[in-house]
Amino acid sequence: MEADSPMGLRRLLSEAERLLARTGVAKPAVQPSRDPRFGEVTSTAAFLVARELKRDPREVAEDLASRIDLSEAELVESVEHVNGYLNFKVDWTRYAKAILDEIFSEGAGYGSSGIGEGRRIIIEHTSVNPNKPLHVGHARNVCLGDTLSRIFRFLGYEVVVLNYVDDSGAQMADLILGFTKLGYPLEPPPNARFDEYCGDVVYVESVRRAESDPSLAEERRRIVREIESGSGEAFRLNKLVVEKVLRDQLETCRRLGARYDILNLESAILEYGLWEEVFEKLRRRRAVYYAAEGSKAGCWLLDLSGHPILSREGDEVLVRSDGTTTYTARDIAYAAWKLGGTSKDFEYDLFGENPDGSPIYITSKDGELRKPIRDNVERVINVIDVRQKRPQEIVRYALKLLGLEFEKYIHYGYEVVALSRKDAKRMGYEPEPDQKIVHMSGRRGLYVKADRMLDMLKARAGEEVRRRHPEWGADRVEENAEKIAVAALRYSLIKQDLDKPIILDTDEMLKLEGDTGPYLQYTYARACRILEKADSSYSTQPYGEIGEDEKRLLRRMSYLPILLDEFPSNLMIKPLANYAYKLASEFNVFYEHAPVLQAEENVRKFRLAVVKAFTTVFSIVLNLLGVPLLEVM
RNA sequence: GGGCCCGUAGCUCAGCCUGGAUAGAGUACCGGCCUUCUAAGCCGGGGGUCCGGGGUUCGAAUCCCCGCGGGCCCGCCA
Repeated sequence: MEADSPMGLRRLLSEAERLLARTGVAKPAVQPSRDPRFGEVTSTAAFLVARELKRDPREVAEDLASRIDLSEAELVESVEHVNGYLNFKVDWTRYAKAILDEIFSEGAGYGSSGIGEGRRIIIEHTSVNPNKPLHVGHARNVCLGDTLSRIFRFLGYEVVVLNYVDDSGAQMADLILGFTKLGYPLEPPPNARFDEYCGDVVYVESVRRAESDPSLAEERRRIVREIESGSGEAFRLNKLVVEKVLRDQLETCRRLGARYDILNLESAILEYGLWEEVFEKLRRRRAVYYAAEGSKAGCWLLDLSGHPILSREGDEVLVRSDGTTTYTARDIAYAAWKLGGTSKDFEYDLFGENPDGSPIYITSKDGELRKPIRDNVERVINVIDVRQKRPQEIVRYALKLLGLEFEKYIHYGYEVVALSRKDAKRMGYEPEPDQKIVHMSGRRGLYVKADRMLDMLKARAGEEVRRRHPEWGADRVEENAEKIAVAALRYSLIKQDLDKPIILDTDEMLKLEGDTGPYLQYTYARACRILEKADSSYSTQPYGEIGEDEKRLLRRMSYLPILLDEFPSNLMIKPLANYAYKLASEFNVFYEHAPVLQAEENVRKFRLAVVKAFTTVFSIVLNLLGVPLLEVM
């Protein structure tokens, strides 16, 4: 076989398809079997043919099976027909070798088709207002966005990660009010982080006071205007506070394993006049209109009448009667920029560095750096929770009205993270009797901070690490516990369906057993220990009968390339998390039932190859999921 | 009122996009397995009207329609 063609499951699938095609079947309909009893791959072609010819599927299957010529088959050993299904069984000695050889020849690139070479993807995620620390809901956003970015990169895409920082909204004014009028010092209390101090204390208190004190509310409005004006005490103070909070927030993101390329400040969109340019285009295209009368008199509105669904709810205000722009307006300008729909591009300053050494840029009025990213963009993916679905659709429709490639603009929506009754009560909130979940709220200070969650997980993991490795020093314990905590949180936030809210139950999450990130890490560590204790000689040539546990593992490993091939079209992360769990689970069964180091030499060499292939495949998967690898646990 | 989403084991969820053979995990509960590669593991057990009803199909948890229950969105907030 040719060295650069697939050798595992994909080769088997195409071989089965070819065999069927030679019998004259139009649609071979070959798929991996759901049960090994049905062979390795199965075809339902007989059902399709039977429908056409109005015959019994079982007869058709029998007929097809008898006409399949296996004389030139490489992997397929026999074809059986059962109840209309065609089950292909393989020569496992050759198939196992083919799977292992493919893994070893591809190495760390196993599973990547390289389909993204020369293509660029823009991913925006995180985008937390810089007035508070990240809570666990934000962490879901970060982990999803970062995982998308990891997978695309693995497939060869150039990925540009953006983080949108809304540094000029009313939420900033609330915070600044606390510093200027309520007497809060700029320095947080000892041992407190600045973002937590801002979010937990100053912001919450400021919101509460402004609700009951009209003069403070008036001062807050004044601060909003001053921040947007681009000068004055509030503007300067805000700039300072934004940067401090942002640096703390990014520390949390770094802890979670996320990386960024560009931080886009909302104020830059104003400073660069992006909105004015986009507004002018919208006017020329008659996509917006001025309301002379009615409840929206004095406003500029986006005409939604051409949209099948949005039109039912009335047009969208972009410019208020006082001349200020709405959030939607600025979001449209930003989205247009992403798609190359503005003539101006940002300039940047260096803000910091990712753990991999790559730079993080931040937009700046008189920046010295340029980073043109808008050419040759295949897709723009925006990770934003589902509550923004309608606003995002409005933005997308505006892009269409602007004549931009709105099909490329994708809202990657996901459900929120909410508190369980138990956790809400712990935080001093009293749920209604029939209330099952409690939504987090930054304004009320009702949220579980991402760092706090990580710290709890780390403390729990630390207990286990100390118990298992009493000889380890504090540093090593801490380092391991941190990685375990990150694995636990990341995995729990990405393994679940995007369409389902995650109800945070901290007690459950602190159990580091079962379908969890630490289970994956533990499995990897077990495999590493075998390799560490073994001599280095292994062989992909099976010896004797291959056990069912080995077959299951090999089957699963051979499936990764197919799984990743599907990713660019469905953007689903969950199947990969699911895959990781199943692969780990199958390795553990193998581990318990098939001794490696104790086995007779020829068997040992083959099993070592299986273990080595497993660590190769599994480390790829864990890296894609952002689950830190631990060689000892 | 309009739009979107969810409903599968006591609990938390896979499977649904792309229909396929006896519907799977974790957890909880009960019972086994550490002189042999790490027990954060493995093995066994009980536990199901796949929300209900129609339809399409050789075949429906999966696709379509109608209900029921729950969540979210629909501001000159961001």
